[in-house]
Amino acid sequence: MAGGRKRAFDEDAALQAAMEVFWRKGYVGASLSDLTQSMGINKPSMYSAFGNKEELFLKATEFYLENKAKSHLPQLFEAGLSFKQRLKNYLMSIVADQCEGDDPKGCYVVMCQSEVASGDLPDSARLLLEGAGKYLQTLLMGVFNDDPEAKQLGLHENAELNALCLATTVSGTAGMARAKKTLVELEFVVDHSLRGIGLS
Amino acid sequence: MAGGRKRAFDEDAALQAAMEVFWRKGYVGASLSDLTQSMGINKPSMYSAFGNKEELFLKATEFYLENKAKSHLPQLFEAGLSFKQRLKNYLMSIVADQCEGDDPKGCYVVMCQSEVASGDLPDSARLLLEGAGKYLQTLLMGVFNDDPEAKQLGLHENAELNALCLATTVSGTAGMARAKKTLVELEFVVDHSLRGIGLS
DNA sequence: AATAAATTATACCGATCGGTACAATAAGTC
DNA sequence: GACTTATTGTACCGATCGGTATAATTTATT
Repeated sequence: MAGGRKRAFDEDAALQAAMEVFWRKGYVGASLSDLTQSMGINKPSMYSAFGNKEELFLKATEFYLENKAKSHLPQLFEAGLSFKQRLKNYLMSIVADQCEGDDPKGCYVVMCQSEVASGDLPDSARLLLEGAGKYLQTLLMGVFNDDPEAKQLGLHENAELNALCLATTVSGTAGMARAKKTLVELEFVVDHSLRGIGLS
Repeated sequence: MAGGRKRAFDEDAALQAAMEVFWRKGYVGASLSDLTQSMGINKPSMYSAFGNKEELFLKATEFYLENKAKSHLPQLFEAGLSFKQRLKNYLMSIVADQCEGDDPKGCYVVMCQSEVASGDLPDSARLLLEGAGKYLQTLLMGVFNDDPEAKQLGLHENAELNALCLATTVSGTAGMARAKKTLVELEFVVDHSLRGIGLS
């Protein structure tokens, strides 16, 4: 029947800006003023485009998982490298991301997960974050079970717990990155964590 | 000249209750209603006894450091046990604390530290938490440098970074405890973390 | 140009935030 | 008992929270 006024902002750019704010401040800590100011839009525009704060958070979190968390994956499957080297490159790619910037943000998931237990999160956000929290351990467990080289190293025998060791390390480095630990220091941590599960 | 009405609540008990709330919800997430309700007192009583929310948080955090964090220390210096055993007992004492309860609270410091970088904390609280965050690494580094058995094991050669490895693990297990990982699983993580720095 | 649909900006909603004024209550000293 | 001092409960303050009603503005279709 008829058209309408064109949206004056880019939806993906706004979503990315929202992601950055949630990353720094968490769900509860990020106010609508923070969000809309960083997104460069007004509140009604946000509500018409994304629904409400809860849905914005869900979409921002999915944006993070899709555009950030998965960006490290190629390191894990790069051809021509040993399993240990691929695993280390993958972990260091994540850790480098945690250390990035003058004001390191750590890990989006770890950051927001600290709010999960406080009961201040909507159920949907809590469920999404709980799932995301299991992502790394599940991924690593699968690799330990499937990669021939990993099996030869015996990693498949305690695949789930070996994966938990590394997931715990990455969760810990996220906090350390926020505390301004350097990438060089955290590489030492990653190296010795790998050594802990038998990769020395 | 004259006395006055007696305080009807125990100051330490109220402080402990406040600590529990901050532990679960963080500084920003804990509202004065949450706090005073759990403390069993009214707002004016809280303000007259502790000053304001910021000072209450400082006192609750000091209460935690004094009554909780230091409670694990004897494990580290118990006579008649090997260094590795003492170190493991100490770490597991912390991790067991993180796992305690139906709704595990993780680590007070790690929990609140996630708010440090968000800029929503008063400066004094930020400084206190930054100091507390370094406590474990500093303590372990000192032990690696001083304990004869630790030196014999060569831990003193990279004392600071070896301590960082374990501090990172404990920081990671705090999050895992919140995610309902069991003490048995996290004992595996601690064991392999110790193995990572050469204690196998 | 006229109309319909969508986005924009402003200004506001009730609820809750940290913090406080005030009066009533309970204890000490004299 | 009179008086002073401190604590208590209630009721409230301005600011900010997430969210929205309204009206002006911009676009597409006819």
